[in-house]
Parts: sequence; C-alpha cells; structure tokens
Amino acid sequence: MNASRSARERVRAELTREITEIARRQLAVEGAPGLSLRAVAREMGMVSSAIYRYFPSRDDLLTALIIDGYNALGEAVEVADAAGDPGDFTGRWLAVCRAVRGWALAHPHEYALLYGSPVPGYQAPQDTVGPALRDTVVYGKIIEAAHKAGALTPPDGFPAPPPVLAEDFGRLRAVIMPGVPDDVVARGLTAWTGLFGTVSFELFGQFNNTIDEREALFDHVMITLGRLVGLR
Amino acid sequence: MNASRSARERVRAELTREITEIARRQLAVEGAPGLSLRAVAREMGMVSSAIYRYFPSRDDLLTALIIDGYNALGEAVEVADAAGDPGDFTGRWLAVCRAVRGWALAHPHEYALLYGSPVPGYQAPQDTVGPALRDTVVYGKIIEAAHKAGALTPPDGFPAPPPVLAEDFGRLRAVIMPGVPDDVVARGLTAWTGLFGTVSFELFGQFNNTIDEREALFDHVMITLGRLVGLR
DNA sequence: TGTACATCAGTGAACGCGCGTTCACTGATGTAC
DNA sequence: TGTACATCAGTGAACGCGCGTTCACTGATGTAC
Repeated sequence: MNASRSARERVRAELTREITEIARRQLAVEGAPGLSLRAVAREMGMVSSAIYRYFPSRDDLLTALIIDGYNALGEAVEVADAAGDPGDFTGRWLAVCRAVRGWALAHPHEYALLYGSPVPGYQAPQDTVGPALRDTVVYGKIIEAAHKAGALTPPDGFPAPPPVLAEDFGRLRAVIMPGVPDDVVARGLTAWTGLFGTVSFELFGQFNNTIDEREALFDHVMITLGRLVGLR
Repeated sequence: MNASRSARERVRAELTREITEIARRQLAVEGAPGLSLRAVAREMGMVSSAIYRYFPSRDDLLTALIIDGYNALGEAVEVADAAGDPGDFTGRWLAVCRAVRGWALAHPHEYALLYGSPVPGYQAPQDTVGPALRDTVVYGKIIEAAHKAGALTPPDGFPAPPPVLAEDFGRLRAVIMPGVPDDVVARGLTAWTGLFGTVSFELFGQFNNTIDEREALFDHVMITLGRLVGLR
C-alpha cells in the first residue's frame, strides 16, 4: 500500500531528523571532536548500533550536520537580506554581515565546524558544496544588483587585479555575480574574506584582552570593507 | 655542587624539549584533537606516566605547543620584516603577509591550533598572551614607522571610526603602535583581520573548487588591504 | 675522600572511562496473492 | 478478508582499541657533613 509505505518512511524521516537534532545539540556543547554516535544513541533511548540504520558512519552524520549548518546560516542571511529595502545596497551588505556574525555568535561550534579548523581525517563530500555557497550567493546578488544599478563607486588609487586571476574570477562570476567586472570581483572577495576573518577573530578568541566593543568594531570594519567595494 | 645540579637540569631541559618536539610532530600529522600523551611517551620510549615528570597534564603540553607556535610564527614574521629595506613600508607589509601565509601553509595544524577553532575544554593561560602578540607587534611597528615617516596616504571617502572605540584603540595603540591616530588604527585592524581571514579561507578549504591561483589572489588582496591603510 | 641521607626520574600496574563498528537475532510492519 | 512471505528497525553482546591520570615502587644521581 502506498500510504502505509510512506507511513514507515515518515517515521524514518522523523527519526533521522531527531538524530541530527540531538547531534547538533551535542555539537553545540562539546564541539565536533566530542560528537559521538554512542552519546546520540543514548539520548535517543536507542542502543548504539541502531544508529547505523540511519547513518552508515559517524562521518555521514557529520556531513549531515555540516549541510544543515550551511543551510541554517544561508537561510539567516537570506532572511536578513530580504528584510530591507532592495535598493539600499549598503544596508543589505551590512544586514548580511550582521546576520553572519549573529548566527556565528549564536552557534559558535557550528560556525567552527563550517569555517574553523578542518576535522582531522574528515573529507567533505560533494554534497556540501551547494549549501556551502548559499550565503555567498546572496552576497553576490547584492554586488551584482548594485553594479547593474550603477550604485558602486569604488575609491580611486587601488590597483587592478593581475590577469592571471581572470580564469578564477570568470568561474566565480558565472556562479555568484554574473556580469560584474574582475575589478569588482576582486574587491568583493577582499570584503567577503574580511567579513569571515573578523567573525573568526572574535569567535576564536583573538580579540580577548584587546577589543571590548566588538559590535561597534565589527560594524565599522564592515562599513569600511563595503566602502572598498564601492558601497557608500 | 652547582655544575652537577645544572647537569641534571640540562638533561631535564633537553628531554622537555624532545617531548614538545615529538608532540609537535604528532600535532602536525593528527591535529590537536589527536595529540595524546601516551603516543608521545611511546615515541619517547618511556612509560606513559613518566611524561608527568615533565608536564602536569595534557593541557600543559598543549599550552607549550601553543606558545612555541606563536613564537615560531612571530620569528618568521620578524625575519621576513628585517630582510627588506626598512624604509619600504609597503614591501615590509607584503613581506609580513607572505611570511604569515608561508608559515601557515608549512604548518597547517599548528596554524589551526593558534587561529582556528578553539580546542573544546581548553582554556589558554595567561602565558600565551605575550607570544600571541609577537607577530602583531611587528606589524604595528611597520604602521607606526610609516605613519611617523609621513608615508601613509590613505584613500579618501572612508568614514572615521565611532568614538565608542576610542578606549579599545587607546589600549591597542599603547601596546602595538604608539602615536598612531584612531583612524589608522581602525584601518590597520581591518587589514590585519583581512590577512588572517584570507589565510584561514585558503587553509580551511573555503577556496576549494573556487580559487586556483591562490598566491596571486593573496598578494592582490594584501596589496589592496595595504593600500586601504595608506601604503602604496 | 667517604659515608648517610634526600631528591628525583622512570617503572609497571591499575582505575575507570569512552569510542566506532560488526553481527546474529527477534519481532513488528508492510506486500502479494 | 486472510494467509505466507519479505522487509526493515531495533536489540544485545562482543571486538578491539585508545585515552588521561594516580600511586606505590626501585634505583640512580646529587648534597651535606
């Protein structure tokens, strides 16, 4: 029967969801190295081997968490971007930056899993590539729209990127920000890495004993980086 | 006898050095979560409990590795900075950036230990604070010297940092770049976090399937960030 | 210079713990006729 | 609608492993008189 097969499937999907949720909670407490199938099984009220009906190995569970993480961050960024005036490109850039920082502060271990040290011995499969770009796609759309609207007025005196980067930039442009010239792609990348560099510095403790006014510093740095791209 | 006491002390110092070196080699292979006292003891040809004559716990060994790491990176940066023309501030900035990237690529797990995800459950003691700033001090000296020489010509159109950051910047200025105005401190911080953001992106896999010409991109981004600070 | 004592490095056994993964099994749920 | 069979979820025991840390001990090295 079709309905009953899908009943079994629904239970299965629900339990799979529960497992990843418990795993995510444990990740939030212990960090990735402390994530254990046995602990998850214990909290599920299952015997440890039962987990293998749902995930063939610990690495596959990690992969699920990574994909979920990228999607959660991506969605937070999408929501933040959609909340403002679509024509206010500077505001959208700042909203995206704040969404990234806000999500990272709320989910430090998940952020560390996505943008921190790689987990030793873990090789990310191809399935993570799409979700990993979700936030970047939002960013690209902002730059693209701003460029098309003629709203980018980058400051003078900055050198053009060397021709050897044309191929990389071409690939990037195709996926992220079609129609945007190399010069803008280069500045865009600078700002984007600067965003994550700043968030990582704060989250990973490099501002300890140094910077107290972290939100103010963050906003100022992001405005500066936005200005570099031509947003004012 | 003084000479013989120091003989025992010399042996002790030598063995301590050997332990940290073996630990560092294991760190390089396995990463921080895989570092184990027992494995170190095995490679030393000792019984595992003997390590406790030298380090009271695994965390203390980790601390030693972290301090050594900051010092190694700091020294690499110092050497790179000293190699060029002291009056060529842009060249010095670029040399420092390349030294950081070069060291990170050569010691990825050590870099991850210093600038990646925090080790869960590990609290860095106060002894790490000094060495952690060693590279930053070099950077600060360059900016300070460039500023004093009147060699900084930052681009126009960038906003000044908000007054709420004055206190943080004052503290930072005192330690790192005395006599440098807030405006320059702010841009300097932006460039510095951008440097580590770019290195981390490359090392932690964010450029996979995206950027192939990593050295060229790195140099271009660093030149751009240097230009932002006023180096041309 | 020689002897009694104190310091220290290293041993070996043990405690108590947790982990990922495999495998033969039971029993419930779904399918086909 | 009822029965025989196939699929699948979950069990329980086991394998084989590694870890940090403690503790009573032996024996060598250094110190003081």
